[in-house]
Amino acid sequence: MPRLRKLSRKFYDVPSIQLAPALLGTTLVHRLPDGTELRARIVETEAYCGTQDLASHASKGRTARTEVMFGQAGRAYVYLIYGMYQMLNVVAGKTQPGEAEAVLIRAAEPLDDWDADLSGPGKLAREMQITRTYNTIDLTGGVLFFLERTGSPHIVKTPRVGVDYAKHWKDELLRFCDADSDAVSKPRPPKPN
DNA sequence: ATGTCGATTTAC
DNA sequence: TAAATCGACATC
Repeated sequence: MPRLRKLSRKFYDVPSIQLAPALLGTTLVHRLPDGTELRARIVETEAYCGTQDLASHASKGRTARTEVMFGQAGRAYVYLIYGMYQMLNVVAGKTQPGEAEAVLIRAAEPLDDWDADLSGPGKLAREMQITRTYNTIDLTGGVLFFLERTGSPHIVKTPRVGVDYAKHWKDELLRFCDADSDAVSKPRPPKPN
C-alpha cells in the first residue's frame, strides 16, 4: 500500500460544490493527545454555497460564529447544534471576495477494525471526539486532517438534509453520497440495481 | 433581557 | 411524533 498523502491547502481551495464530492473516499484522521489515531473513510458530504445559500449559516452574514467560513480554505468550522451535537465542516475556497463556503462532513466508515457508527454528522463528530474546541483548526496540520482518496466511489447527488427552511435552496442537489456505502445517513439515496 | 429555533438523534 | 438541550441571533 502506497502511503497516502495529506490533502493540501490547494485541494481545499476550490468552491464547495467541487470540494464536497472530492472529499468522498478520503480518509479523515484525528490524532489524539496520546498519539493514537481515529480514522474513517468519508462517504457523505454536503456543500454550503456561500452568503446567497439560505441553508448556510453564512447567509446571516459575517458574525463571530461564521467568521471562519469567510477565511482561509482548509480550516475547520465546528459548531454546536440542538444544544447537544457538534458538526464538522471544512472551509472551502471562494467563488469571489467576501464569500464563505464550506462542506459538512455527514458520514463515514470507521477504519482499522475500529467499531463505530459514523452514519450522521452528530454521531461522526461525537465518535471521532471532534468538538467546538477544534473550530478554526488548520486541517493541513497534524491533529485533524484528511488523506487523499482511495478507490473510486460511485457518487450520487440528493437534496440536503434538514434544511426545509431554506426556500428554493432546499431542493438543490448539494448532498453527495457514496452509493455503495452502508454508512450513509438517512434518508439513504436509492441504491443502483 | 427575553424568545425563537436549529446543517440531529433517539425514544415512545 | 416529540423530547433533549443551549448558544446564536433577532427583537424589545
